[in-house]
Amino acid sequence: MTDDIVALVVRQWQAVDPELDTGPMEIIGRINRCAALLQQAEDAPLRSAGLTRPEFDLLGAVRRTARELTPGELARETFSSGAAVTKRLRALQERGLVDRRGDERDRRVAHVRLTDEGRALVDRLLPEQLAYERAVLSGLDDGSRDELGSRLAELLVQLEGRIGGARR
Amino acid sequence: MTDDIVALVVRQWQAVDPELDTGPMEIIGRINRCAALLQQAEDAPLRSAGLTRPEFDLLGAVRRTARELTPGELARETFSSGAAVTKRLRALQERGLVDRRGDERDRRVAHVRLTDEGRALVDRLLPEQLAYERAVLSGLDDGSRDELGSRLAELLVQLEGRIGGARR
DNA sequence: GGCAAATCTTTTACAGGTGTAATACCTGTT
DNA sequence: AACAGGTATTACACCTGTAAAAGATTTGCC
Repeated sequence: MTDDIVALVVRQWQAVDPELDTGPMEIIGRINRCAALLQQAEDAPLRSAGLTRPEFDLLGAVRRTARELTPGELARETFSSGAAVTKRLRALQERGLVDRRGDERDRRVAHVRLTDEGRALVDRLLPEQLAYERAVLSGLDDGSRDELGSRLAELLVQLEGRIGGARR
Repeated sequence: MTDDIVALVVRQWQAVDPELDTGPMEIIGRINRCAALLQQAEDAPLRSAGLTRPEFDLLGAVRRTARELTPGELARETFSSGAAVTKRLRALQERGLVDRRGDERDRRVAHVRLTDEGRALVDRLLPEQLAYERAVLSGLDDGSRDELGSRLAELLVQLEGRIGGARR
């Protein structure tokens, strides 16, 4: 059983100050490292399609939702600012992947939907992306994967309640 | 037992296409969401000290390491580009928190160390930061925390081998 | 009913951070 | 002495968030 980076980092801190309660690092440090490593790896299939991950997240959010979404909903769904969503939408619209339609009742809001081309792109890319992710996770056996998923869900529920505030 | 966001997202995808193997999302999606939520929350104590998280990570890496580090090592340690490290070092040096010293044997490399002020700042901030993180994690009982930490370590070892390539 | 204030949604302006690629410099090798 | 490889920095383009602005709707009050 070999140590991961975080275990090493924790030992370094303990050497600096044995009084330090490094417990949270074992969770939060590892989540951050995993996310950083995954982000580097996981974007490979996307780049070949000329998309960034935030762009793909946006397209995916529209694809998996039954009704059309507004820019504000997309911002909340993808954890980004409204301004970032506006810029991404313009870029995606110029590429013919999404379409904006104004609401006729309330002329402040817009509704975003995928073009046929946009939907086709997502439907082609997502299985590819999932296969890639499955390969990355193949080092864990089924039991570990399930256990990890469950514990992460538990944490995520806590974080959403504590931090995320209002959803939906 | 309430569902987390990812469980909802997975159900949405299943409704779009029941053939889709959404397994990887249960892990990777959750890690990304947790990381995003944590990043929003976790930086509060840092901002009050006028530091960003990447800056704090850099200071922490220097603090916890016995010997001095070079900019290149810091880039690898903090998952950022060399250019970003150069800029951060200049900003931190202007604030009197770090010090650069050239190697006398090999004049390409520089060695970075903390000033007394920099070390004092890290030593004051880190316990604060850890207390904050402990509060964020307080919703999980000890058993879940340990289990989650272990599983994340297992995953991280896999990812380091598979993606990270050369460490140390 | 009608007008103004408050609120909401989206977009624009601007400042700041990051990465890629080019540059400058150094070392060791042939 | 030239060259290949390595290290740090600079130049530049891009993306992001905060804050301000523009446009539209609802609310409150007379």
